[in-house]
Amino acid sequence: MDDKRDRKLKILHSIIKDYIETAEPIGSRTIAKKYNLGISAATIRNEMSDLEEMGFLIQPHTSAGRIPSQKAYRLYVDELMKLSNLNKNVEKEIRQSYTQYVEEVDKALKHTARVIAQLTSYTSIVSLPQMESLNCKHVQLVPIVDERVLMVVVTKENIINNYEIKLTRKISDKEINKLNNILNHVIKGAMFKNIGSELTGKINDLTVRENELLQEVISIFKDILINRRENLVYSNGVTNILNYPEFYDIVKAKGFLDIIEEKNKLAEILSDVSKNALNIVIGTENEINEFKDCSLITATYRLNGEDIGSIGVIGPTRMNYDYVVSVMNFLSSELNKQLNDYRLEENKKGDDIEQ
Amino acid sequence: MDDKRDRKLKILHSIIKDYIETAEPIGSRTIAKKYNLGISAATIRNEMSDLEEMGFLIQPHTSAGRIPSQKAYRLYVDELMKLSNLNKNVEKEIRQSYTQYVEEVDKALKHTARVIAQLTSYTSIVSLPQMESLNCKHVQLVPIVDERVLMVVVTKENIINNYEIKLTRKISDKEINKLNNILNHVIKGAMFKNIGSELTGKINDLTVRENELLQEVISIFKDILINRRENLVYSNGVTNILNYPEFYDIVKAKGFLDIIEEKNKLAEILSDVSKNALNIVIGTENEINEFKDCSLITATYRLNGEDIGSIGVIGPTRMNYDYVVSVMNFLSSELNKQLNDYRLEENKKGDDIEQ
DNA sequence: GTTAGCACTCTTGCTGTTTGAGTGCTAATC
DNA sequence: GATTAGCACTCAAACAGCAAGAGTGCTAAC
Repeated sequence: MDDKRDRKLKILHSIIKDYIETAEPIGSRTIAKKYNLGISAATIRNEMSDLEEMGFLIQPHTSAGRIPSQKAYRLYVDELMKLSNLNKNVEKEIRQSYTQYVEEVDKALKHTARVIAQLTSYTSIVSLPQMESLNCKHVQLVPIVDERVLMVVVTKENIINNYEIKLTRKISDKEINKLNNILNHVIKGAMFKNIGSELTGKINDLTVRENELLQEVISIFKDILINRRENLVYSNGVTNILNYPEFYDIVKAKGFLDIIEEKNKLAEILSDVSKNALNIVIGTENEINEFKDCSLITATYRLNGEDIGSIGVIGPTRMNYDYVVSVMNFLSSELNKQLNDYRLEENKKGDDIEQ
Repeated sequence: MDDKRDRKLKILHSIIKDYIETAEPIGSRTIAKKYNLGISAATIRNEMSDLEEMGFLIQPHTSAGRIPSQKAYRLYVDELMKLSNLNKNVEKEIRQSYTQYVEEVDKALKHTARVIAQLTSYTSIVSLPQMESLNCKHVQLVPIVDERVLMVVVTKENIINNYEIKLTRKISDKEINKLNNILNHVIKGAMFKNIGSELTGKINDLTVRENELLQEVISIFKDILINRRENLVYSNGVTNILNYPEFYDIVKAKGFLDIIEEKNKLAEILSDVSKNALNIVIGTENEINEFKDCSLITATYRLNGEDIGSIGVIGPTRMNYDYVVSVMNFLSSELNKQLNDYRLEENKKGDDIEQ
């Protein structure tokens, strides 16, 4: 009985592989000729008929061959596909390319987006770490003019962000210094999302004026975490999708491109999806309508043992799953290794000094 | 004799207007019916034949109507088109919308890009001010970790930029302070591109170590001006182009989109083109091959009486020139007014304080 | 100089036909 | 009983032929 299932799967496997490559419906005779399965076209025909009944194949019209259904792709990624390693030289090259970006997390991520798009010829998206779940290491306010101040924020992971902010009134250098001291004294090591509560009630010796300023800075902090989520996602290879026949239709292409432009939406998608180390969302499993002919493969990346963002790739449902998954596996592990190794060393250095 | 030329121009004008609207070749009968020129189709036919001979019209094939040539568009923008004001309410709305962005030049520009794309339904591009031709008001180095430093640069126009840089070795707070003092003492008011020469030979009382650091900062300064030109151009409405039939061809669309992604190339185009307050480049007048079916309309913007960047819009050659030029005129003058008025006031404030 | 009229051209859309890839069913074979 | 060869059938895609229609250029009349 298992033999039977086995043969069906073999045929299905062949059809999926062929369709991924050619994007054309495939018929029994072609399979028989192209893939030496040791059975005749007629037999394959019968099996294909079964597979269609079972929901794995779709016939666009009677006289065409068949194409894999979404269910088939699901089965394929869950059970059939065989992952392989990348070319050793490519791996080595990528590994080396990271060295020049590893110091700055955002650059490393941008680079990752570029590499994904280049390797896969699909569209890559990468979410930046969400500040709120990171720990603050250092804050510095830099006066610009009048009430305008640049707030430099460094996380424990040495991610540097800076925000131009505007207070309600002018602030003196002395006040800035005091604020900087207070902030760094109390905030150090706190998670960004807790900064408000960490500060409340702990500061006593402030003038009214100083307290006002502090409150203002705190509220700006919150505002930044909640509202200023712009540029939270990098993408690369956006127009790659136009190379695939399923997007020759200009309306579909525009729909796709427009969503990719909407970084906020992408951020949402990525955070929804990134539960597992590696996640595959096929076709209509995507909540976004414009992605219903696409598949999304994501992987998370970590800093200090915690998942803080995702890298992903979007291509047509007829995607080269084995290869893409291999790529994503390699890249996410490489990214994690590079980021964490570098930061471990940095922290060690830091500890040495503090002692 | 002028009468004759006049009639030809009237006919040409009608054809251009019609084609801009419909994107369809237009025939003599249609013109006679649609535009009351008081002459018969046959006469128009003869005139059209002349116009074609003169290079203003093109006939895709014998049985089709005619379409305007690039030469015709050139004539149109140079002599025929009539500019009009925007709707007063729209103008007012736009004017008000600037108030929330005017403090930060880059936000104001991003906003401008958005408004252009929205008003015109074409693709907008906007170049950021080139630092090298601006004057430095303030530099501040902020220590991050070890040899990593954030360099905050404020221009006379209150444009704030910041760059993460990496020195060859660790720098102490004391050294940073000294550097900050030196830099601000000597650099103040200098043009960025002259900063190197301004500093040379003027500083004497430095230790070897301090001098090394200073040299390093200067060379980084140069590097930033020359090499770190990323993000020098904002674009908006990128996919708008897909709404126009001339870009239904996926290959052309991809070509266009890819160029828009290449911000460096766009920066080059904009700086090549922005000689005049308002510039119109039609079709193959564009140097870029991918833009040969496009027209580019740019305007410069100023700060302190000097042109420091451009705003532009790209659409199909069959572009609604009168409207787009009106929009660009209004927006560039509005942008200039807002930026400069705000900064004048700011500077006045600054002067008051310095006295 | 202008225009009506007409023959001519060429695209577009429609229709029917052919071709071929592919199927499902049946009967013969292993 | 499973497999396969054979055959009739289906249907999209490609092609040819045809009519319609938009547009032209030319000529002759106004």
